[in-house]
Amino acid sequence: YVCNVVVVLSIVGTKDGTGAVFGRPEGEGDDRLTHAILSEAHMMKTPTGPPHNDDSRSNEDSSSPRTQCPSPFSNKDSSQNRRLKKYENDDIPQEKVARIYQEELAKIMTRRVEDIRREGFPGGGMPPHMERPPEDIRMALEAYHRELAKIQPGGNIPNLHNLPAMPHFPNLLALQQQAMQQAQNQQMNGSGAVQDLSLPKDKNAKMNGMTDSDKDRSMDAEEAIRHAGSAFSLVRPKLEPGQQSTGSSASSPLGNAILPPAITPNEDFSSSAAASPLQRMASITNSLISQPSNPPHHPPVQRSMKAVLPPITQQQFDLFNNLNTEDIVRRVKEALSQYSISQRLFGESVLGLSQGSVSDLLARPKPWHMLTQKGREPFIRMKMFLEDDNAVHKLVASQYKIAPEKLMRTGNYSGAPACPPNMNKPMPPTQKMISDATSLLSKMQQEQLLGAGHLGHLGQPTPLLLTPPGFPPHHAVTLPPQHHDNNNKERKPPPPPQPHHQPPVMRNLHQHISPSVYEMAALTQDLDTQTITTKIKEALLANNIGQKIFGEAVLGLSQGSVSELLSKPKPWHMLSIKGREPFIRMQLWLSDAHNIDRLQALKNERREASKRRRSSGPGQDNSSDTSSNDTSEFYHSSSPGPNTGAPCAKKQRVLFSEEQKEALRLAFALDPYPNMPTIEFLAAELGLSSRTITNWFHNHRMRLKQQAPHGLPAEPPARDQSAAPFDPVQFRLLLNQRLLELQKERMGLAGVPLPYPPYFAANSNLAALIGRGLIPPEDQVKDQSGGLDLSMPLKREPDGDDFEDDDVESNLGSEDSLDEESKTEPKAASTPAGRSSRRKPAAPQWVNPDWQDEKPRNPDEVIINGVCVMRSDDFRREAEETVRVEPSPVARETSPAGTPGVSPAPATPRTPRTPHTPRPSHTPDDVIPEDKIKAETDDGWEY
DNA sequence: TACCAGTCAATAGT
DNA sequence: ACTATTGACTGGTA
Repeated sequence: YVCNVVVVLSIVGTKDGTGAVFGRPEGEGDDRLTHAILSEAHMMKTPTGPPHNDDSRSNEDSSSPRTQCPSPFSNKDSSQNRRLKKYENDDIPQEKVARIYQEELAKIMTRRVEDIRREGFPGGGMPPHMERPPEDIRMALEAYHRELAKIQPGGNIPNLHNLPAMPHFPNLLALQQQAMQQAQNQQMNGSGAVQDLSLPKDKNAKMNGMTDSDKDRSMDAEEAIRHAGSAFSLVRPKLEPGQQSTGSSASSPLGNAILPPAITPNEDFSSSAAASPLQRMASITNSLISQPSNPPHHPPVQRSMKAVLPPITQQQFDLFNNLNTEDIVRRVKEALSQYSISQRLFGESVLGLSQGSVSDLLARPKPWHMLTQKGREPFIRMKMFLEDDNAVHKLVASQYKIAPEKLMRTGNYSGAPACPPNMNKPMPPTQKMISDATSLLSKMQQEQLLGAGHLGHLGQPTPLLLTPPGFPPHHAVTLPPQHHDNNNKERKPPPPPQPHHQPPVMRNLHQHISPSVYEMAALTQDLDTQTITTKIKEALLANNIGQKIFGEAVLGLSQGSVSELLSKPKPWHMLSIKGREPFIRMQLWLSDAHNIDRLQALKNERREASKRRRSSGPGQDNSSDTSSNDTSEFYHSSSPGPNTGAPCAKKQRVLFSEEQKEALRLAFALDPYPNMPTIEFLAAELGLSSRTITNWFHNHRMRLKQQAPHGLPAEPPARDQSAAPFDPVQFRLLLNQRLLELQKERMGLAGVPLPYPPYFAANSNLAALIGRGLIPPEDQVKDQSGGLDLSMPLKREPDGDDFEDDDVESNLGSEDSLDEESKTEPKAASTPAGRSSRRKPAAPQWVNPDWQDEKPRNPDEVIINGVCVMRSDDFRREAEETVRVEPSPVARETSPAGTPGVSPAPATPRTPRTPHTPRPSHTPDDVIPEDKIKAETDDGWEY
């Protein structure tokens, strides 16, 4: 079994490159500036240790308006402030500043190279490569990067390619790398000039500097593993020693364990893919994991960006004198899609073009003969990219912040025959290894884990184990890493009162974390997500393990996310690589013999921790706890700044009233893709912000789509061009109707007359008025919320089969109104009159094995999103009649001014939105299986 | 700029 | 103490 999995493929790591010289003018920089920069670099050092991993990040953030919540206690602040001060240099022209930075950087790099050369690093004992540049240098580099980013977000600086505002500084990094490589690499071939995929991103720089070297340095297999995470650990949030004790840390131990072979329960995983993907995956894994110190660095190539990318040589042009651009593009798209490589990364790294250009190129490749010499370049580069087997790996590596070197080191394994465990490798004996590929995977994970588990204080995993009832412990993989734990720690506690959603740090971490998992996700052809989640659920249930702990320890996700994942797993092919990760982790977890034990242990640990805390007294333990307090602290804290406190306080979620929801649903039915005016209208009408409305629509579309897989509901929020533009009047009418309905239902069901049917009366009244065109909507009474009186909170009935959300859809498509009507009525009929049926009670959706079979439905068969079956005609008619009365503001935009009464909406041409294919390429997302469509037709609604 | 995917995290419900 | 729901975000694409 294992053998199958094992990979024999070896990925050859050498990339060639020309050691281009990136020489930059020694330029004389402005001393003042230089000083400032360097000194800042020093300051960057955090008191506690290495620079925050998120340093650069926060930095970038600083440029954005977000720094509202100055957390008094976050150490970040200080640095941030410092940075801000930096702007003192504003008086200097940006270009100049940029140039200075670059020059300084170049100088440093050059020096570095020279040093290296001088010292010579024949590859003696220590890996010569990657010598960590002195801290100073590293910091200086960081500072440069940072500053450059600030200065030229737009990339107006001549020599530099556009720097994405964020963390990428490919060019600089490339430079940096180049310098090093130059020194180190002896082998280079001048060919591959073009692609330089290795450019790491900002963070990588750090990693390269430290991580890698660290790793290499220690390098004995074990060490490697232990520190393996190094790369990752660096990135990891630093925990204060004290904090660790908090239960969470426990997770780390979970990480390492190796299991017996057998990777997957599903054939897919192993067998089917045996040939390519898996093998490749394994090889990648191998390369990722094992690598001891060899510097195998790929060639020095390194050109980084556009400006830096070396022009294509005549030879190359000659070589490719007639490329099939279409084909190239197709293949490139496949590759990008399969590995989830962003266009931006690809463009900047490989083509030297911006994301937009890449998009354009990939979407509409011109035929070769139509291209100019210059226009052909990108295609040549793409061609070369395609021909370079390592290119993808490098890109992936950089994408996930894996030091490219790691990916590159492959040769080693090549020879290893499959079955026989590559044990010979420098594998870490640490654990009993199973065998080859599998083990490799596990190792990787361990690596990650360990790394993650900062210090693995909890190192020792837990022994005993009960195999979860439902499944056999076969599969040999290791527990998926759980670095997130750390994250959690970080995030929950008090640290950063960053008002934002997620502390940037976390996000970054995420990214750095699981290369192998990503690889697997990218290379795995198919995985039965449903089966996996089912097993997981069984296991958790049987062992009384909560989603929260599982999510944090195993998946690195929050409880809510886990809940969604488990209850509504999307089919594999619908998932992007990122979205697949959790499933891979689950799969790995399932194959971990000690999975449950570990969690159980963790659980106990946490329990005790909290107990301890509690008993220890409210005194100061404070924060550590997973929740609460932040808020309370706030209130109590005498923090003077009223503003300070408020913003940071837990943000309160907007809660829609039943009426508002109903209104939104209705609006959605009328038009799932409302335009701005409509959104604004709704916002005003419902007393919500536009942003909120937008979010709701988006969430609703996505969520509807999610349930689609089960065969019934959800219609694809396909954009229907023919649909009538959103008509406020109609909306109001329908809404009133709907609310009335609800009212009745409620009363009927409950048998409890509402004491005051406020909106009822009010609205119906309104409706009547509006209907008659007596009152311009604007004049209508608006409650505080600003629009229809929807404020009255209705309690929703707990009725069993209630139909929630999506029920409202129906067709209001104007043009086809007639047809629709006929269609709709015959509910079950073949017509896809988009009605959503009441959602089945709560059929465990995750159990629908059918998804895989679903077929994309013909795009043309768009379901019209109408509002129920209501004789739309009648209403429409009414609406039409009243159109003239339309509220001017909204109406103007929404309806063709000239043709008020014309029902069939002369439809404002709506931007056709081509269903775009989700990352995982093969799956067009807006597609819905036919059967589902039909199913939907029926519904109990009647308007 | 508008939209999609994935998530988080506050809430609601058991 | 959990799980489910859901408004809001971040990052990526066309």
